[in-house]
Amino acid sequence: MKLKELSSHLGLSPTTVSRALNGYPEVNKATRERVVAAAKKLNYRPNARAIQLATGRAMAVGTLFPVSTRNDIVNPIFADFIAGAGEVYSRNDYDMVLSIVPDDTEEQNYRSLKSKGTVDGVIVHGPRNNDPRIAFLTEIGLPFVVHGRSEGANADYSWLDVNNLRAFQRATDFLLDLGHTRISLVNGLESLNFAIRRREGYCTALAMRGIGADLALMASEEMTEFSGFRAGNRMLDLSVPPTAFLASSMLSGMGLRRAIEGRGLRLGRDVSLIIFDDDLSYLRNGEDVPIFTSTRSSVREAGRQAAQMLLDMIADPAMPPQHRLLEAELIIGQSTGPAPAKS
Amino acid sequence: MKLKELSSHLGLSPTTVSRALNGYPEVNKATRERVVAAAKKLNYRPNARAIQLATGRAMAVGTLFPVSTRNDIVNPIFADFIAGAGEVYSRNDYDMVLSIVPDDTEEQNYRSLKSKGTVDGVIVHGPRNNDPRIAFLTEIGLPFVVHGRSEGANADYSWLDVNNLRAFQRATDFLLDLGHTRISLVNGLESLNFAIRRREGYCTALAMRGIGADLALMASEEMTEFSGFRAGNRMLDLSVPPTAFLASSMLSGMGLRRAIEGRGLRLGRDVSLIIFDDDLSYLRNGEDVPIFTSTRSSVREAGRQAAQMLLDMIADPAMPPQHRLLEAELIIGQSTGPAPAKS
DNA sequence: AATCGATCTCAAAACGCTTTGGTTCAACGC
DNA sequence: GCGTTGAACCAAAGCGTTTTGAGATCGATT
Repeated sequence: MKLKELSSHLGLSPTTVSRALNGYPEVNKATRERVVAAAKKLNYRPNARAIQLATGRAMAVGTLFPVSTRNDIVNPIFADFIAGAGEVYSRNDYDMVLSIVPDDTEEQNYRSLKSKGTVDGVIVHGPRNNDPRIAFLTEIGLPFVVHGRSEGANADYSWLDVNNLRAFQRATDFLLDLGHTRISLVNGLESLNFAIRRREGYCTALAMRGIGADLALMASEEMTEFSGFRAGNRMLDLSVPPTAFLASSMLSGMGLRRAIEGRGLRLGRDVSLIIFDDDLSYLRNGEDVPIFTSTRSSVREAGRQAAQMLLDMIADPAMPPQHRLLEAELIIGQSTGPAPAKS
Repeated sequence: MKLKELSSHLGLSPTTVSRALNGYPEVNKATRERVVAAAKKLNYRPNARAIQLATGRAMAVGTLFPVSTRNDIVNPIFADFIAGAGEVYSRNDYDMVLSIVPDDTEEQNYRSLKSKGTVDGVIVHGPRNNDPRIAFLTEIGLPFVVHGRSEGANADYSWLDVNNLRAFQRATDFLLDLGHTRISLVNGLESLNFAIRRREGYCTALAMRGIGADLALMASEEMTEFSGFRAGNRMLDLSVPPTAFLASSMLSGMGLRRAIEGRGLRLGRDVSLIIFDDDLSYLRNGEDVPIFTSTRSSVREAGRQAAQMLLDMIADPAMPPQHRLLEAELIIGQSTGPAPAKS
């Protein structure tokens, strides 16, 4: 069913039918109702390609998902972020175009996305400091929202981020308050901005109590269960092992738990652990009562908000860059307790 | 840079330039080279919308990702499947359009995807038996590949699946060979076809040794860490607890391990465990040496193959339905051992 | 009665490409 | 010398919409 068929069926011109369906004022109310009813009955749906060509809007938003060429790991928060963003897109009749690209060809891919007219805007994931994508997207004039932040960008840009610094500072403070002084940080890859900020929060909290950072207590790796396990074992093998851990994700936290319990130590009594919890739908931190003490911020909600920001920017390109900083909640679970008495 | 600009810049007609770029034979070699060089230099990229309108092909493939309206869980295998499929799509210059839709409005969404002309084909996830989507897509004539299978479909259709039955039968056999007789199955939701087949494999293996299935030893839930933990505790509380477990996913396996070790039992000695391992990139089963004994089949590879099947079908719509059954490997890890002697 | 606004409708151009059905020109065969 | 062929190119139609710029109708106003 195309517009022309529908209009001839109704004895009207395509123009009028189009206007009737798109809510233009200059069409008789009775006519409009007739048109709308017929469109519904005949299951008419305008061809998206034609609309896009005629209007110039793609009604689609892109997400370039970089897959590391080094280790081939897909970020596990991906699915939930997409799910959140997707909700918003569907509601606004936008499509989401996903491209999986090796992380070293991203620039080229953005360019082609723009000139092919596939999308009206994009969301940028996993920003590093001085991320070249930001300058590049600004230059080619493709609206974008960064999930995270990038230091060193000369121009302003839109971003949505979790207050990682504050979250880790609070978590560290919480452990310090419990009497822990040897606290280990099992961080994500510190080439990424979020991990840098987390370390800053951790170091700041320690410094404020006059505790120097001990490099032996800090790990920075891809956030998998296994890397958490490995880091945990390494730390616990130290001559003066930590009494508490900060883990950058649920998964590395689970690896840490395995390392800790594998030595017969009990979580929350012998060793404390706080994780950063993205509140992934398939990796919930317990049900009613949280297993891990955690700083929590839903990545799904982040997806929703980032998507909305992007749609707003597309709707009004003149809008100045928007920023949103989400705060993580500190949730007390069963994995923390007072520092064990010195033996 | 549009085609018309490029062609006038070259002193040629749009027709010739288009043909030159698209490899039609009726253009002089020298001219073609000149065109290609200019296109590259001027960074010409044809507008995808216009091509799509002119040719009728969308050069895009859709994935409707149903998010359960009940529990809002995003399937964790999602990201890896997409990553695999996306590789293939990019290589073939196809876009991947993702729609997150409540799982009860899927039909309507497929219809609109088709009539809007957004995509040339789709991949169907999470099929149930007698899945209405299969009949529906066949009816509207949108090429599709099912990831998984659906029993009770009257017509033939293309699918790609793991031999779940065989995998679980082998795993059960392996445990039986080790002397286990009380084996528990911690399965996924048995409304889905794959979970049904897994149970069949498990029951068949037991039956062949004359062991009846004990409903108390079978759980069927969403495959999360927590549900594994809960199921494990429930089973271990039985008056005659199982000595071995089969878990339908890495995550529920991790939950089981926690339940088992939480009681001071040792995995691989006191209790055996085999998991089904989708080989998720962020949830690897150990590094060099596998932690869990597992039946393994990479969902990323499944994504790659399903994508290729779909592209083949789009290229040749007359092609009969294709089927591919992937076998899972049985990998011996540290979580299995002989049944403990009766005490 | 003629003019004027409103109100409603429409024909045709535009979006940027592909494809159909040519045309032009040189080389070739007889 | 004339028709035929083939190579190389092109003008224009078409894809399915939106949008521009007018036209038609009709009651109200001069």
